[in-house]
Amino acid sequence: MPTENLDDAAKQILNAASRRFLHYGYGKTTMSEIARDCKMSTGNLYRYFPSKLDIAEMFVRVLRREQVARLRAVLEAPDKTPAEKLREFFLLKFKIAYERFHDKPKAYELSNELLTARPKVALEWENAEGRVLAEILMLGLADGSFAMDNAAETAKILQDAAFRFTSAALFHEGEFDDLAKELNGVIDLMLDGFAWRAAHKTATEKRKVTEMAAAPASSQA
Amino acid sequence: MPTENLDDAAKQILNAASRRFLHYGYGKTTMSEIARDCKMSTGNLYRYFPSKLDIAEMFVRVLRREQVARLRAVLEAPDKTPAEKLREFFLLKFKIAYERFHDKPKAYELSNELLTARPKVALEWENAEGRVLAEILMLGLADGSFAMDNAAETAKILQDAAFRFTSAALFHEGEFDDLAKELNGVIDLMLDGFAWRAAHKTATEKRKVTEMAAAPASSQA
DNA sequence: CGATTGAACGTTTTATATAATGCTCAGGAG
DNA sequence: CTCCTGAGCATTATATAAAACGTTCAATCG
Repeated sequence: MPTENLDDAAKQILNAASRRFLHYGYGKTTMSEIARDCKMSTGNLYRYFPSKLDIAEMFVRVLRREQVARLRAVLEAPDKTPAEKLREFFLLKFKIAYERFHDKPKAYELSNELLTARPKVALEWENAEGRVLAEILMLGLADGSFAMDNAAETAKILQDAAFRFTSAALFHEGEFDDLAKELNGVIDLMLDGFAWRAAHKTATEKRKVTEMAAAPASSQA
Repeated sequence: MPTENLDDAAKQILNAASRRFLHYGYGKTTMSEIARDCKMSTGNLYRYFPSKLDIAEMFVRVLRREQVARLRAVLEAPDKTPAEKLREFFLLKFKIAYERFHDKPKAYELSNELLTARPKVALEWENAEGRVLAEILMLGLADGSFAMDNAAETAKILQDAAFRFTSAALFHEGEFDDLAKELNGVIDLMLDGFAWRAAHKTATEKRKVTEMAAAPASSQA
């Protein structure tokens, strides 16, 4: 979708830039190189993109939109329980992040650079994933296997809990299989938590009401 | 403990270095400055510490040992349920990390530098915290409020789930209260998960056996 | 006259020279 | 003989100069 309402020239620029970004990285590709690849002047690039960083932004928007589409495919898969979808959602997200980090270091580096320069993009993307996750949660609400007060808030909490496996902060430590095993452990606990809430729906709701203010409270009797 | 079997001279060096590390940062304090503060030669410093980095290591070992002691105090508090202790453990850990990041930027920066140069120290520290956490879990096992196969492994999983709130990777985003609220949400889910396992102990054990291999599996019927 | 260019501008990055630092060890002090 | 010193070495960090870069816009093209 982000590329769809783009001029042909803009698409050409984006393609040329993407190739160089992937091969040489953001810092090592210059505007004149991109212009030369497109057989136009540097000045003309600025008729289609306000700046080099905006080209990079469009580049990662395309990447990330593909990722969200793959995650949405998990949501829409038939013949799977919400619990299975939840697990696959996080395992896929982990796999995507892990593989990009290890196989496409330049793309990973570019994403990081952009996300520090344009934090809003990171937020938008997290929210897009959160919406897919919330839809999975609502499937569980519908069939009674999950229970919660607010799907969107709960999705955020699950994203927090899986943060370590999606943030790339420590992909250097640990092999894929070891990390995946730990992630499965986290998901097991999530699912058991939902199972409990589904079995004690009214009790959970009562607790929530008593809490109200954000003050810490124990959820154990 | 780490300072206890140290020479007096070593303690003096550590003190002088600590003061300068906190005020000027690791990079901006020199061995000659430390030596001058201690009224000795630079060469003599090397009789007590193999290198500058080892002084820094001892410095953060002291810091971190204090932290683990505070966390252990939570474990040993009387008149608190295991669930309450679990919550307080993570809220305290979060608070310590958050405040150090915001109030003592030099100490935070030094910790980071050391932990990238000496990853083993980071691991040791995580394990020390994990042992405290595992003891809390075993309290819950003892009184029947928790259930799990292996306290040490489960502690690791909980550490993973709370990673976002203790890693300092994104303390710039979000206020303390907002993050604390999200952390409470994660802890709520953990506790509900334990509640479920405590109520369905045998079922959980059976599932574990069927899984065996680390392959993804749903924990929902 | 709108679309495009590429030289020119201020800034950032890189290359180079210079200073400072971490660490060692031959030698002096006690 | 043991303990300590501080000048000296190799390395790292800082300061400075040069090149390259992103971006703009008056001039040019179609």
